[in-house]
Amino acid sequence: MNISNIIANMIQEMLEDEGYTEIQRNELAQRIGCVPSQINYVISSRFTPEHGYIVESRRGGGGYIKITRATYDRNSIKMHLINSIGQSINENTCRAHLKNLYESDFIDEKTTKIFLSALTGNAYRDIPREYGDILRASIFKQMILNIL
Amino acid sequence: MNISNIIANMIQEMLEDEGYTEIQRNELAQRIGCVPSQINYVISSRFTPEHGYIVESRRGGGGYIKITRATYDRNSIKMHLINSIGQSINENTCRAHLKNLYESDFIDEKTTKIFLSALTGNAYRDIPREYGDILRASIFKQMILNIL
DNA sequence: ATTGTAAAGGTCAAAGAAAGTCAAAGTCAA
DNA sequence: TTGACTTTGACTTTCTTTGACCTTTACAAT
Repeated sequence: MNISNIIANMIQEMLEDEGYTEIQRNELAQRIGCVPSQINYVISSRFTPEHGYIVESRRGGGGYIKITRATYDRNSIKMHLINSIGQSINENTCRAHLKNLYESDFIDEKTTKIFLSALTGNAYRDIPREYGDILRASIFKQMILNIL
Repeated sequence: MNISNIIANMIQEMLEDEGYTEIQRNELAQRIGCVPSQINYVISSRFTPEHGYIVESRRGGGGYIKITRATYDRNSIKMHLINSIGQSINENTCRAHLKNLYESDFIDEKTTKIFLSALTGNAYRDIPREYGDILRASIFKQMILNIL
C-alpha cells in the first residue's frame, strides 16, 4: 500500500463521524512520516469536488485544512453531474463520479457495478481515446437520465 | 511448456482461493524471469472477458493488476452469448439479443432498460461506425459478465 | 497604525515507480 | 513455408514522492 492511500484512508476515517474534519497539515505529515506537500497531493487527487468534497484552508499561525463531504439533494446531483460530464470523460473521472455517488448513498452497490460495467474497462481502450471518451460521456449521461 | 503457459498457470492458481488476485507486474515478471510486458501478453491472450475474467489495473507507485474470475451461476447461456457477440455488434443485433434474453425470462424489464441505455442510442452514432460497434460489443460482454 | 517575524499552508517541477503499447524478431506446427 | 502464437525490449503514459521556494496570516514590538 502506498503512502498516499494510507493518508487517504486516515482522512476518510476522520470524516466518518461528522462528515467533516479539520487537520493541521504539518502535524499530520509528521505523524505519518511524509513531506507536508504530500498531504496536498492526496487532497487534490482524492478529495476534489469531483469526488464530492469541499476543501477550505487557512495559512499562517493557527492555519488548518478543513475537508467536508458535500451532500446535495437528488435532483441537483443529477443536474450537476450531467453538466459536469460534458462532451467527453475519461475513465478515472468517471470512476470518481461513481464512487462519490455511491459514498453519498445516491446509488447502491449493484447500480454502481452496473455503471462501472458499462463505463469502464478495456472496452474503451480498444478504440482511439477521443472516441472512447466521447462515447463514455454520452452513455453515462444517457444512463443517468434513464436509470436514476 | 512455454513461459506464457507457466504464467497463466500461476495466475490460475492464485485465483483458486478467492476468485481474484492482485499482482505486481514487475515483481511477478522478475520472479518468473521474463520481461514485464509478457505478463500483459498473457493477460490479454488468456484472461479476457471471453475467457470469463475481469481485469483492472493502476500505474504508478503502488500500482497493481487485479484479475477477477467472473462466476458463472447461469453459466452456459452467458458464455454462449458472450461468444456469439464476437468482436463487434451493431445496434439491431444487440436489441435482438436483449429481446431474446427478456422473452426467455433471463433478465427482467428494468435490467433490459439498463442494457438498452448503455448499448443503444445516439451515443454510438457520434463516432465512426466501426468503433461504435466494437465498443458496443466490449461493453455488452463486460456487462453480461458483471451484472447477470 | 506600521512593520517585522514566525508559523502555517500552497505551488510546481523533477525524479521515481509502476503499468501499457507496439512492433520486430523468434518459434513451431500444419 | 506460412501463419498463428510467443518473446523481447524500447518507448509511453499514469500516478506518486520529494523538496525547494512562495504566499498568507497572526501577533508582537514599535
